[in-house]
Amino acid sequence: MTSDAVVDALVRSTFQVMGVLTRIGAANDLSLTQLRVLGILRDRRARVTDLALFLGVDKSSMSGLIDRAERRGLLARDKNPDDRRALDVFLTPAGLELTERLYAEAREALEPATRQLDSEQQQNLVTLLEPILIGSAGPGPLKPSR
Amino acid sequence: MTSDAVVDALVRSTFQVMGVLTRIGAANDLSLTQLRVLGILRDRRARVTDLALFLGVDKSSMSGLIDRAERRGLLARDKNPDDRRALDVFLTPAGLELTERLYAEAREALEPATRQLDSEQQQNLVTLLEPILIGSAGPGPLKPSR
DNA sequence: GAGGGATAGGTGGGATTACCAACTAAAACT
DNA sequence: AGTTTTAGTTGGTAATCCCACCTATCCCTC
Repeated sequence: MTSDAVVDALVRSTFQVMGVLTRIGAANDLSLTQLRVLGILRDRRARVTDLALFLGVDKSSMSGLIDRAERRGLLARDKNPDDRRALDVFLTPAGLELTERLYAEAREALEPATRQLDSEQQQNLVTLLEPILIGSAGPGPLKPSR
Repeated sequence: MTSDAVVDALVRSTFQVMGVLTRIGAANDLSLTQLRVLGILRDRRARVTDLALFLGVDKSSMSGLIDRAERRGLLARDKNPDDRRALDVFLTPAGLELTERLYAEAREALEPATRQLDSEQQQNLVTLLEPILIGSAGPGPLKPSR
């Protein structure tokens, strides 16, 4: 099985990046999970259940998670126009700003790693990761909420 | 900045794999962090502080984490021969067995994703991820403990 | 168009995980 | 020897997570 090596590398890099993100989050009073929420919402709104599914977390865990972030003014809830049971969650301007700052920090923190690749290799890596992101590993990618 | 795209893809794939691992862990009564500990210890022993550094977690968080896993018979502590303050942590046979089983589950769960790449692309991906793992992103890779 | 089941989100309770500050023991430095 | 640093643990509090339930809404079928 060649795919053993891929999964191994994928898991390793996941652990590595996770460590970096955990530290960046901690420096900004955010848990890794909160960081993930911000990351997911960076370019879309999502319903609570979709977030929970993607995070691999219980719906009820999302409630408090969103509550706390909402109390900090980072994100907000909005009635979903198509389904009155559902709520869309999205970043506030402050949340978006923080998220962009965190991404900048991540770029900086990962720079020693990415610097090891020349520009063509970087492009290749992005291309190769693309199908992984799409290929439904788990709940599938988040669809635009509606 | 080309590296933006790399970091973006890296973070995205990290989130994706994290979700998969979270679910696998939950199915086996393991938190994501515990999973990471097992993953790190799969092929080496490590000192408590090194684990904490790599995980991006406080030393004190490690103690309880190790306690609980030790109570479950998954890992054990051992005096470090070179530094009498330090403790090496390592997997028990049961822990190793569980870890291998979890990796198998991860391979299975990620198979729909990795299947998107042919064998040559997989090899390329592994090669491109290699420097990321080595390029000191954060505390650097764990050195063999001594 | 009225039930019946499924789904979206939230509450409340209990265990785990997290941080910080303080502590002991051992190393390292001067 | 004495001071400072480092490794790991403990104790206290807040965040996170799961589970079992709950209400409101949707969807489906009759």
